[in-house]
Amino acid sequence: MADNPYLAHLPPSQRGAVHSSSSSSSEKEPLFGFLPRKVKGEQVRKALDHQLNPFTKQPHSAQYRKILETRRALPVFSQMDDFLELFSKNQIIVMVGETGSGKTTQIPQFVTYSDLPHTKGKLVACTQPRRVAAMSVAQRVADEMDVQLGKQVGYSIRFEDMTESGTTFLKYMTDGMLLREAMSDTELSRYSTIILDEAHERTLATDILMGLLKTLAKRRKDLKIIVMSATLDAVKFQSYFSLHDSAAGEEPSPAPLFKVPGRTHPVEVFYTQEPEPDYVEAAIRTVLMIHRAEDPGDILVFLTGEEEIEDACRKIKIEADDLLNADPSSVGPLICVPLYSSLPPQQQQRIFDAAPKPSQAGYPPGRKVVVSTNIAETSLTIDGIVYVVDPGFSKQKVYNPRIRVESLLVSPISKASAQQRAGRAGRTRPGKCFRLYTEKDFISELEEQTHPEILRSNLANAVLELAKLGIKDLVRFDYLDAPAPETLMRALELLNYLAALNDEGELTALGGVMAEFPLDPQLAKMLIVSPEFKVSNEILTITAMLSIPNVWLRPPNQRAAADQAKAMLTVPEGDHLTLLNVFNNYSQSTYKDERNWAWNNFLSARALAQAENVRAQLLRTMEKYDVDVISLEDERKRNIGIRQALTCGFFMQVAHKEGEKGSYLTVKDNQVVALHPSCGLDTQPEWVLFNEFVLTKRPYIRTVTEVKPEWLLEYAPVYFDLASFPDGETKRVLQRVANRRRGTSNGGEEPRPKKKLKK
DNA sequence: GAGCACTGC
Repeated sequence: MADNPYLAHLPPSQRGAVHSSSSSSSEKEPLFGFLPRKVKGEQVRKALDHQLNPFTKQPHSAQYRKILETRRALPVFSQMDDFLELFSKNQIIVMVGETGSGKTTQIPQFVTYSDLPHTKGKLVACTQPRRVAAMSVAQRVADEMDVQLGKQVGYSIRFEDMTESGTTFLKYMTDGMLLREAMSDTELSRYSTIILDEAHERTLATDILMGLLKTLAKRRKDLKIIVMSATLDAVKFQSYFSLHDSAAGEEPSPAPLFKVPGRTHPVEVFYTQEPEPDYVEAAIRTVLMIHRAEDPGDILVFLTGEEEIEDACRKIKIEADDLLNADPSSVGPLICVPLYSSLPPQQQQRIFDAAPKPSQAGYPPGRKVVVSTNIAETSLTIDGIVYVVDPGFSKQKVYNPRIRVESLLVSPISKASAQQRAGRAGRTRPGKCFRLYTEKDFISELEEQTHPEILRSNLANAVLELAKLGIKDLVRFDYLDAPAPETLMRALELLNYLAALNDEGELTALGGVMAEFPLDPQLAKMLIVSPEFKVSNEILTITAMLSIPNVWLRPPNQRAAADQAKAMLTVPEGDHLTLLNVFNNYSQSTYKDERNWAWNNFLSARALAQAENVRAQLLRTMEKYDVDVISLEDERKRNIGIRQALTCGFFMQVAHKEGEKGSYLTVKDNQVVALHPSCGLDTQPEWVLFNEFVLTKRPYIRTVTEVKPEWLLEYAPVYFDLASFPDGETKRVLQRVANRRRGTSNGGEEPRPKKKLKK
């Protein structure tokens, strides 16, 4: 038995157990003869058919055998031998599997059988861009492997670690979670194989992980990596992960590709003859055309946002009712369901409702129309969709590093996105996709791929993470797509002003702690310094409230009541203090009926519950890094302390009032901005600090608090170094303040021009 | 006198 290689890889404490069970015959040991990473398909199939579960040593259940039959029908299942051979021979594999191939559930299991992570005390990880996916896939795989979720198979997402240390060997997790783990263990030493799933989505976290894993693979020859993606991107991933031994003078050879066909139904694609001037109107017209003329089957329409969707739903409903009333014997009833993320979960569930029944026996069946944002393109799948209407637009985030602003723009989608949308029509049977643009435009105008997030975002957070990951030269990091140098410079500049990076671009001790918080750098900085102002308890709450979506509800038919409720909670010194007040009132109300309190005050109970969760998580991190949680008794002093702490994080987001008309200029950038109408300040203070710059109909600053110019000079002396300050009214005012602080009239500077402020 | 594509830590 000693030469049983399976035993050789078991820790000594476990050898006895296997020994006794396998001593009589190999029949009792499902993994008998398995050599890690040399396992063949035939062996795995035998183990799958074995009466004992190799991981629990329990007999397989009836449910297991039933599921196994459905697994055998998956396209990826029939290619198990090829996969295992490729896995045995290579460190990095790129895998392409179209929808319905079964890759997300099966590949990690194949890897587990080959890798035998449990024999080495390691794990196989499979990353997902979204939490729900990580949770639901883990549950499915636990069922397939006939184990309890959270034991051998688990998942790890923010706020929930469903794994058991020492037991779990296959873990589904969000990409962000693996990135966090990498910050404390840059070797990712717990893992034997890492599978990046949905890599084609190119989330910021996946992109950074790819860069990290590419270099890590050179140091850790025992680590295997599988990058799983949709078809179009495979070549790019293959060449990025090409193996080359430059010392041997070899030509780089692309990483091997493993390809599995999908299992979907054909979708017929139609284009318009001419471009459509109004895509919303065209989409409505197309829906009604399908409803009148096409066979039964539900319709999915892609639009760009909440307002557009609600509007389209209303119009479709009116028109469809007219059709039904005019001729109930030839047109069926229609229901129209909106879908977007800010919709309460209960209403989101309506997309799974069945289509309405015929209005009378023998009359045409009803039809369901789902009008959705991009959420139905990736995050949610609706079975029974036969028709897709694709106007070709979506709202996309763009980042302008020059003015440091992220904004949302309605933009044409990519070919990849259009293909994904069309595919939504063929999940249950052959379908049709109506593209509301010409074939010529599809071919020549649409980009191949949507720009990856790393090219469209503010990278302050990512750069801090990379620094924490030990990446020395952030500009020359091996990105799959390198961000614009200006975006990186902006991030480095911000982190340097926040003292997270020193002048050499190295991570400071403060920066190291900042990176530990799942927050934007400004928020992390403010939270960490807040004990100096004895208000960290309050800043903790404000930070949590700023990390969640908008809490204020404003139903269209109850605007006045909502505004009145908001006024009751408003603190005139600033919106940040208002947020604090809201949360405190909410927590005090929890012993009663919190949902009711939130509801009565036109606040989102869901968002407030989220804030509570975030607050608890941040509190744990504070405790871990000895950031004291303290508070001031005196309300006046406390509010000043809070505003001072805010200044320490957000001194780069300050605006100065120009004239009396209520127009503000952002400091240094000199952008003309206005206070957002949601702002609760009762006056227009000379200096304000803002959480957000939003570019909608006009440039607005949102979530605003009054600050004192003395604080800017005192808490951010480097940023407010007047010698390097752009000339203008703001500088002159600051200069006066500086002079006053020094107790001199003009502190040795040139005499300032005696210019009177007009108006 | 406005808005909130979608994720993630």
